[in-house]
Amino acid sequence: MSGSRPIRVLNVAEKPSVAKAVAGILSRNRGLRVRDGRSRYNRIFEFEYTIRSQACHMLVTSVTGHLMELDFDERYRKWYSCDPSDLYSAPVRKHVPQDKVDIKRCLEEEARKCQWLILWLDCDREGENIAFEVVEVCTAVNHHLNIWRARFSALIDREIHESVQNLVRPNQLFADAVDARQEIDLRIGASFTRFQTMLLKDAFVLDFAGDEKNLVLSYGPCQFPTLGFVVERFWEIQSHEPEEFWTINCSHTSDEGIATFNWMRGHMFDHTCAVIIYEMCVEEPTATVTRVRNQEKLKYPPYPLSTIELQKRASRYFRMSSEHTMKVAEELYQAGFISYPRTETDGFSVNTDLHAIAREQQGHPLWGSYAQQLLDPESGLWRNPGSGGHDDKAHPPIHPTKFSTGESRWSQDHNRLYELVVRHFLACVSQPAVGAETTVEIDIAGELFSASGRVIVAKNYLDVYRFESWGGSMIPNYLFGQQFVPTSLTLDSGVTRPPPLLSEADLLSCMDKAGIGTDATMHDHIKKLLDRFYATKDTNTRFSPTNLGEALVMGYDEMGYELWKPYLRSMMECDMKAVSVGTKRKAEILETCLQQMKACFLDAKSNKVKLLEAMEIFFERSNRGGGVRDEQHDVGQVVRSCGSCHQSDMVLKRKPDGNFMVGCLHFPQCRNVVWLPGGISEAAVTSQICNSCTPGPVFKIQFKFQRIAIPHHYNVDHLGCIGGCDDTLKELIEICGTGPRNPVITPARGRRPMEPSSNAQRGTTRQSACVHCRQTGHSSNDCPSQISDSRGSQRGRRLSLQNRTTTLSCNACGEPCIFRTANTANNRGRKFYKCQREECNFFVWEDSIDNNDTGGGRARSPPSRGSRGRGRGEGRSAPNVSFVTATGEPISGRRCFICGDPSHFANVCPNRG
DNA sequence: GCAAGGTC
Repeated sequence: MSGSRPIRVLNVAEKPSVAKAVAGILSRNRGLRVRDGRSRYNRIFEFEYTIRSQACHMLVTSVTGHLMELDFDERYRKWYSCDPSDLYSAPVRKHVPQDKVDIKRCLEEEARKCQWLILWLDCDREGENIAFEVVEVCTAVNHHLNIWRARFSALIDREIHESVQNLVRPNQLFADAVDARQEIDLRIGASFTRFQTMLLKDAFVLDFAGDEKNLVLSYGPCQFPTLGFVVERFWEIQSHEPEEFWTINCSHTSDEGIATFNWMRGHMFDHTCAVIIYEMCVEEPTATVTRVRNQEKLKYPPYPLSTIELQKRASRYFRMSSEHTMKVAEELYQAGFISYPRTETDGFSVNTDLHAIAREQQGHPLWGSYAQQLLDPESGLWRNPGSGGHDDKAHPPIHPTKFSTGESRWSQDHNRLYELVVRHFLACVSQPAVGAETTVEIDIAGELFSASGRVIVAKNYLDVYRFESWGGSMIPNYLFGQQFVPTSLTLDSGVTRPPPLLSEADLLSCMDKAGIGTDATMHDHIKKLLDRFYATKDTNTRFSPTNLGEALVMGYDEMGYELWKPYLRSMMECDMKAVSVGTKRKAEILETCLQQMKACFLDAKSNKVKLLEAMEIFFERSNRGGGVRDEQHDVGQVVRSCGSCHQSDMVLKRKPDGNFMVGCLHFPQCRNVVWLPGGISEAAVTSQICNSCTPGPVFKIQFKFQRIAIPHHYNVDHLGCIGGCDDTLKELIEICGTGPRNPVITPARGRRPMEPSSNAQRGTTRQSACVHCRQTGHSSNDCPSQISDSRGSQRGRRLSLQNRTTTLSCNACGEPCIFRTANTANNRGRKFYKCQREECNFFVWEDSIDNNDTGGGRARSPPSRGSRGRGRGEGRSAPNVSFVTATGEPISGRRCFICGDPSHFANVCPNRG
């Protein structure tokens, strides 16, 4: 690296702001020239500089993130160009998309005239991959380029000058890891998205989307686990089984005030035990103070602000969506008011001049005086901030970069977010809040109770961080050994509540913990759930799955695949790490991962009936699934596998002339076909499987005939089988023919299509027995034994729910009850009804209901613990009387233990001492 | 019309 003639050095950063900062720092803003490039955002900065005695004419420009995209070869881009399983081996290539061509040309023009190329991309794996994209473009026009990488962790003077004097070579392994990630994401995403969209979109009435034609049912390794979190919590809430618990509360009023003591056992689920203990306390109610503890407690300010924390706090404090937060933060960043908003880093580098950042805020009308106090050494308020231990080696934590009292163009959300960034910064360089906490423990008849109070001694950071509070209350003074009689001692009941729906902050935490997405993309994945109609968000920023979202997760869950769980992404992340440190090769992980995923895809495809069944729970079948629009391109619904060529499926299709047929997908190589009768107006494949035709499964078809086309004694609606067992269908074919094309039933390959194959059960009666219970009168799919024996699976639960919803109404409010399966350790698999109103706690076990009480009547009162096989009443029938708790909720089979009156509990007994 | 990751 020596020589006296200046060399031309092309410097490329990941984004325009970094190019500007690097040029400013290196040139010290002396002799710095700026000119426009071909791309309007990516300007070129020029100045003279010396790198290790080598005079350099520096040109600093930028890209805007990735320069290239990965996609399939043209031949595979159209959705119907191939089977989606081919996408695991279809050739892929990187190309520069149209909107990046200007940047590419600019790099080419400059690279031709340069000797060196220095890459200033972010120092993470994606940055390294972008570096190689830049290298590819530049070396294509100049093979002699000397290629260097600048490593820096923050855009501060010392870092930048040091990094340019200590250039290294780019790291191919980091870039390889990203290449592998891109290819896996593309192949998995495209194959599953095409598969499930083509399978389900036209098979069901999905009218919520407005424009059904453009509906895409996407699958992605990040969006699906995100959906999984939402569905899982929803299911957890649905299967929650409320349990009664009991607790003893004690209070003491004195001249100094009121102290509320909590029972140190917390909640007790055994009523008998609770009553016995309560009785003991009531009989010997004198309390003795056994412990008085005074302690200093500190409440620490938050760590410096990372992107996820910004999103979580903006959601919590202002109810802003993560997507909107990022949009506003991006605008504040572009205008220079805050630092780069996409960062994982939650600790400041020791080189950062934190005092300078605080000094800038001294003039603000709201928090300026706090900033002044903070900077005054006398106050002792300043504290060097802690670190959460995350560092993306590319960006500092989010902090204010320019003072503002609010700009005229700013919306309320701009003001709020800027305020949050500033207050958060000032808070994290402040001393923690200090509190004095007092805890008093008392003993009543051997039972321990405790009360605590807190006084804030010094608010410190809480003075500026108005978003957080530290609640506390005073309690009277107590002395060790002091005795008193409580003012009140009550036995109170309550019920356990399910957890709440996931909030946006919860969802971000789940994703962060499982490594789903990056700081720059997590909000995109959340938004995608809403855009794809997989989930909805209520005004409280809490997420629920839609029917579509729940059905998709349920379908894959029923297949036994955890494609909706975060494990796949975690596994991929481990592989990426292995590639980036050189313990595995890119080709190796690509091969194993894609092989596994292809096997999984093929299995999912062969189990698609599970997806269809899950969808059927929520959606009506549509009559568009038979390939109405485009015979060549529409795959149709599968009826059975082809018994002729054994290579493909037989699918239901509608010909352009309106008549239906079931033909082999391997046409024209295989010409196996079943022509269906004329006069059919609608036909759709159901998930019901014929239990006599073989080889199975043969799915039954729901037909709708034109009234005018069939004799009056035939029903226009007919659930038929094309496997050969369906005599009614045969008769209708005889009567109606198969349309103008085939006036006579023409068997393919010389066999009559409606005949069962040679090894079929010939002569099966039309009313065949259910395979599950051996009874006639219903199909195996409708078998009641299957509905109630659903093994607690999600699908079983929903089926039960659908079939049983209206059979009971709530005793408390009269609303219908829903039928569920318990999933708790003690009652797993046990069925119960719960009031459909979430806020109503009424529930009743199915096995405690009188047999003659289920026909649309009202449910009995909730059973006593005796009927649940636990507690005092075990093996005893509960007396049929009504009791109420202190809040008036009815509970059966109880009697006041003080006076024996069945109309109330002891805690509200008038005879209580 | 598919993914996720950069970024404007």
